[in-house]
Amino acid sequence: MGDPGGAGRSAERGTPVGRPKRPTMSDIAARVGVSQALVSLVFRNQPGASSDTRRRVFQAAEELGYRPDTAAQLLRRTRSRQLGVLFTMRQPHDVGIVEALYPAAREHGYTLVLNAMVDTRDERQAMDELLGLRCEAIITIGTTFERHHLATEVGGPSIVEINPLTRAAGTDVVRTAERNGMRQAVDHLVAQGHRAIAHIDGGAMPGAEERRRGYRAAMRHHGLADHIRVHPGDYTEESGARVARDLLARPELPTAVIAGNDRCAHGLLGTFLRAGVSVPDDVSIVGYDDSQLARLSFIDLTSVRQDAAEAAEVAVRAAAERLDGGRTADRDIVLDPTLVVRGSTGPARTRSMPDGDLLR
Amino acid sequence: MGDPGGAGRSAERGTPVGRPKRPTMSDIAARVGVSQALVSLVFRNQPGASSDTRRRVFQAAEELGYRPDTAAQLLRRTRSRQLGVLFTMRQPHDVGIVEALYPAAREHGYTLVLNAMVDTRDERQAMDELLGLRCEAIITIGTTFERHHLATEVGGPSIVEINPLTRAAGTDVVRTAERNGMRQAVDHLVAQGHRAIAHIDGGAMPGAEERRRGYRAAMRHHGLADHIRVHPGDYTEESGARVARDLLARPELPTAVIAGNDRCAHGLLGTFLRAGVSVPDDVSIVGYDDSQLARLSFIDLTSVRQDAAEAAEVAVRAAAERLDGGRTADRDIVLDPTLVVRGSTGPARTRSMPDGDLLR
DNA sequence: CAGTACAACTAGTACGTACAAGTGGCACGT
DNA sequence: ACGTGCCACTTGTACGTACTAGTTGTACTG
Repeated sequence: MGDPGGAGRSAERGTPVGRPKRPTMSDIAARVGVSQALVSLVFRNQPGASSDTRRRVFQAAEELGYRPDTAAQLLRRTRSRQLGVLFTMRQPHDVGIVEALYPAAREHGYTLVLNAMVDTRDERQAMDELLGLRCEAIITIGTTFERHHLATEVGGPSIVEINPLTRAAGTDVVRTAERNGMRQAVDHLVAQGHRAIAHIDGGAMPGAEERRRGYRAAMRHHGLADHIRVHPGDYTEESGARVARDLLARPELPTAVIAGNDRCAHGLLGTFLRAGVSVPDDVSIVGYDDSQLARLSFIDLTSVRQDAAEAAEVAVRAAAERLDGGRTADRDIVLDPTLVVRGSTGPARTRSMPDGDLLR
Repeated sequence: MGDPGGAGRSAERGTPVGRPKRPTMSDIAARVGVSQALVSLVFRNQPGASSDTRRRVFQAAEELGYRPDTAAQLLRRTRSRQLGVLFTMRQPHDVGIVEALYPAAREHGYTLVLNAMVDTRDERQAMDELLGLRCEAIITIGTTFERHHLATEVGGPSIVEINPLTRAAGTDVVRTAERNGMRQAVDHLVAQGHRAIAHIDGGAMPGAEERRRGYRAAMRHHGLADHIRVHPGDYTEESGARVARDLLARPELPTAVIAGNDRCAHGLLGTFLRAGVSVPDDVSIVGYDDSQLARLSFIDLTSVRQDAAEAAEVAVRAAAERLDGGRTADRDIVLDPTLVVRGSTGPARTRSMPDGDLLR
């Protein structure tokens, strides 16, 4: 009424065209013949309703197709119990962490709100969306940007960073003992007789600097300082492929290469195989992350394992400590990685590789 | 007041420990000396406020660290302008679609709410979360479950399915002309002299049945009915690897294999290379999706391209047509794929492969 | 039989925003 | 002088839920 000729013009505002209003608690209450407050009690499983009333409320809800309105719950509740997750979908290991976050969050009574970092939107905007949704904490995974502005903001959320680029004051950090991981990788190779062990680093990617340092330290520890070779790269297949081509153009290959992560190792491995270099007979390759990629039968990559489930669990717990436990001091949680030995590493070759084998 | 001894006990309910209340429009209004409604006007960029007032409102917002509360906006607005996205993170092509959805949604004035399908949570629960958040439409990507119950539900959202397993009444579908794609793949191989062209199918995965049929039809069209070989598989690397091992155990390899998707092709390719089978000299391989995997230099896979950006754009447009345009009839949108020829296909081998080359 | 305790309920309000319906003041025209 | 129109603003209410503070009725206690 009062809206003559308004049949087809509700496109811009108003109820989406042709969609009936969704039922609310009041609708259920009216149908059952009780108050809205009692319906609310029933759904929250609080004492104060008879079992008969509970049954009738649930039945009416079913019949009406009722769904609780998260927006209204969020608005009314003092706590949202939501955790925002900022991540990228291009690193298999990060994806594994996101998947592991779901059960971890549920265990602590939290819900996840995902927000993917995509090229076309900046991180600031993504963060704002999460904050607008009243996330109590934000968990970032392997992000490469600076976000110090958030940590100090009034009423800002708790922030837990998994494998961050740098540590920021006011946030909790969950990271891997990269030096430890690199040490295990180098130890393993040295035990197999390797001396010329190269490293493709991750450039400015999260954890890369630590891994680079760990590699150097481990090499020096074994008296192999002269064999230290760091090839610049990043966490993509193509950087591994590029380094492989570079190495193939040289007179002598190293006997082993430790890549910055599994994707990089994949590119290295694939390019070597294409060029007729045998892995691990000619060159041993070690990856990093132990993502699903490393476990594929035809890749079968020795890799430094970062336990995604553990990282996820620890990150959620850190958030819960702040939110539910009142902790205010920053925590720096360092997880120990484990080397998983697979088929891409073996004894160092003793012969020099004939040039003709390469670059056919 | 009225809360004696309440300093440290707000863990269970109340404001998260130690977090000050976030500022609201009323706080801004009080500081500027205007009403909350006027502040709302300013943020919505509606006429009715002087430019001086606007400036002061923005400044106060900045100073207070104000962020609009999405929950309250959602509750009050008649439209949420949110699109829910249900997806899995394990298929590179699906990830590409999600990434492309962001700009597409923004262009139509919508916001995305992501919800990942993970093993540990069922799809029903994931859908419910999206509905609770007032998503006006839900876009599913390559999901394998049945969700007819939603399409017919009272006040249910619009549903757009990208590459669904089966078509459901009441939903829009965006899919690929799989027969067309398969036809192009077979045509390409036949033109290169291939006759023994095998196919690894995707089993019960979305689109697999159509691709299988398309393969059979194209083979028959070229008079190659006798060469039809369908190997059961799925959309993972390991299924490709397994088929590769099966093929290697036989007396004669096909001269070409069309995989169910790129990941499957990857497994096939990697296993062949490991076994000393040369691609494309001994065997040509065609993938499907043209995901990032196919484009890697050392994989360089000829693949049937499904344009992720186009699928995303079309899906959002379909949702907008229903929500803003009032369309109620179902749409079935079929996108044409394009074969992208790369280095994994070449002329068919003419010689028979010596047994000794394989399975060394 | 009064008093108490408890179960089962209701009324009312608040959350932060959007929006409809005003109000007051000023400039303009006739 | 008076109406008209417009700008810049305010008041009040609604969205759907959660939660506090009641209110009723019944059973039990001494």
